[in-house]
Amino acid sequence: MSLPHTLLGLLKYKPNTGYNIKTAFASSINFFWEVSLPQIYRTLNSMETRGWLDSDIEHQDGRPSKKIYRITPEGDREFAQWLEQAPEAVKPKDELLVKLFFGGFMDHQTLTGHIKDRRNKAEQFLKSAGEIIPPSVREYADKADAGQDIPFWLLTLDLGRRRAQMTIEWCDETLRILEKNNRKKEES
Amino acid sequence: MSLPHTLLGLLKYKPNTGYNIKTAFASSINFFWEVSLPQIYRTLNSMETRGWLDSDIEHQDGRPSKKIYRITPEGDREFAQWLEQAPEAVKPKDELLVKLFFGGFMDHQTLTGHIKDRRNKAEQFLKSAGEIIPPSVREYADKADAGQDIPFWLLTLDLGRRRAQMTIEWCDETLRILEKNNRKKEES
DNA sequence: AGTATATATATGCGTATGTATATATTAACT
DNA sequence: AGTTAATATATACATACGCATATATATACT
Repeated sequence: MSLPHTLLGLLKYKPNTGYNIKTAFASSINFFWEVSLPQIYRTLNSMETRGWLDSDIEHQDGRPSKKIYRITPEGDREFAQWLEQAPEAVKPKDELLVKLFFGGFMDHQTLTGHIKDRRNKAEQFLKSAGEIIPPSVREYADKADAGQDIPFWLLTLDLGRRRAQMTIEWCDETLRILEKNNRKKEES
Repeated sequence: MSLPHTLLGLLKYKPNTGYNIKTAFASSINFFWEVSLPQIYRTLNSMETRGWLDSDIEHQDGRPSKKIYRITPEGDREFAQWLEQAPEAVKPKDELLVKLFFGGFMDHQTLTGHIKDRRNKAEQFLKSAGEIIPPSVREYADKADAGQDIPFWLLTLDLGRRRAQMTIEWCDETLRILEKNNRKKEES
């Protein structure tokens, strides 16, 4: 459970609304942590109950009122303490791997189709990681007055890039082996 | 949601008990999908309610009775249909990346400590992937009469190996950059 | 002799999360 | 003129999942 702490981190840069935080996610953390808007609202709400956040309502003409959350001293302490703790291990849950595991029950075309899809997604990510993400990260950093943290953000992006590259290589090698095994099977 | 389908796949090899399926996980799918024992029991139960499984009780002297689940024709159809569907995208949720993202709020030692831990885990996995996993996979394949599926299982293992290798390289490069930036900061 | 581990199934409780839906207005597009 | 997207918050419902606990016995370890 670290969504609350992720939100604490973003609110440390500046007070913000749930809606705005969602757009902040979209241009940064979203690449390694997907969150929906209702989830953000619910979490902010429970964080306020726990005393980690305060909020002010800002009325607007025509638009719905904004609820601007601010981190409290308790929230600040909680965040600092969380950063110290050893991060939870990643729990990989990869449906493609399960299907490949049961590849013996599938026909060749369907299985290789799934793997080609994965390869395409990785390639698309590589493109956006090179062209789209870094500018949008810089844009968000400006908005949040967090320019000094860009180096850290680019390091997280670098892992995404390496992961995508690795995925492409694994897909190619896997497809090669599956084709080879399939030819053998058809011959016999 | 694909745990039910994963269980269907394992039960296609042969009827089995929840307890035994857990040990089957431990020597194969567990490397890319962690599941607890209560979760398996609960899922098997709901699958039986849905008509995907049947079960027989086998009484034993001294030991608790075994509940042996068997896949039904409905379960079989469900599994075949699931294999055809495009696999869900992986939703990465990596706490280390969040902490690195907020690296500006941490001291250098703590952050690099977290990254070194990640590197150690990847190295341990590489060792077990080379020495321990393949034999245990083969052992399970024998037990499940699934020798012909070993090639697929080794392909999933190969992704784990590549991921670990990539992780090590990223950790090394990240540590290098963090050290460099830290030296600059201390000089100024 | 006492403790831990393996075998075997299961419930309870709390949290996390996905999807759908409700509400309200403005701007932009077709 | 009508539809969609963007701005802004929130609830309802269902599923998934982690962790603790209950029960019962045999074996292995210290």
